[in-house]
Amino acid sequence: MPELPEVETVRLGLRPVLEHHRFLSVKTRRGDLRIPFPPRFAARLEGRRVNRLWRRAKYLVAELDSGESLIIHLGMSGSMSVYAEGRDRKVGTYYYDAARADAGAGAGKHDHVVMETDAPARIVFTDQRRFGLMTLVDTAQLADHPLFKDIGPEPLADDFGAGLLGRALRGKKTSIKAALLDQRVIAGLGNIYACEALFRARLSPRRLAKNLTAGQRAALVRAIKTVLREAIDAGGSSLRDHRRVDGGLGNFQHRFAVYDREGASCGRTCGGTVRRVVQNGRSTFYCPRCQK
DNA sequence: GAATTAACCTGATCGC
DNA sequence: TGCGATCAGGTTAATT
Repeated sequence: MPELPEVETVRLGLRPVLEHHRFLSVKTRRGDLRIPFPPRFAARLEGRRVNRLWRRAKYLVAELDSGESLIIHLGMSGSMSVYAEGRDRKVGTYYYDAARADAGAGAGKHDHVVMETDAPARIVFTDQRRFGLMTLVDTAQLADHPLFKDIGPEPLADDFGAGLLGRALRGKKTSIKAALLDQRVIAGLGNIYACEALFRARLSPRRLAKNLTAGQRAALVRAIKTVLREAIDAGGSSLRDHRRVDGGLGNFQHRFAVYDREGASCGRTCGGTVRRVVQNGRSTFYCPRCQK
């Protein structure tokens, strides 16, 4: 499910109830997600204050006042829901519906972690496929941690440009589509935004990564940045699982040019038809007429 | 070492 | 209505 824009949408929603707040209680309702919870997971969170909530690739990082950081990944189907404890309480820039904050919130079959903070708010992590994870890492060791050490550049960072992308793609013998999905090449892109960015850059997903010209790399960088920014502004894309923390849907799925549009006519005037092919086991959607 | 495939898990959908 | 096959936004161990 969640690619960079969806994770960023979740971060913006969680921030008012997490950043500068303390965990009052944390409950895990099973022993593991994709990986086991670390020893004393709940005890290491309870009473701790979140100094900062940031994002790296598709990971959320809550920096604690204990020197540890809570790492969250939503996998394919993970979502975070926020429930207020007070009626019509305004938390940051978000209003939460008090009716949703009943005792049953967090008791669903796939609700795996329930956290209470002093915002006050209840935060529920739900993930039916359990490809997500939560763990704790020493903040000082974060950059060297196995989950983080090989992650490539952040596409929305100011210094991400054609030069950085060129270095990342140098010598890559795989397709540009597969390269964009490789988190070591670029952080945060998934199947949707890789397809959409290639469409905007008018580049065929089947082109070899190492063969892009400087001009094509520059066009691809622009396409990646604009599609990600537009998606974040729209609250991400909701296909089946992605929800904003208040339960609302993202809107960007209505703006897909090619993703999941096999057989539809290309939105450009080229007269082409969107095609689906499988690359590295994943569906790729593109217009063979105007993506070269 | 790089690239590709298979596996992890659950649920929705489609064709028969 | 039921059943099996297929597919899904991600990551990574195993294999080529």
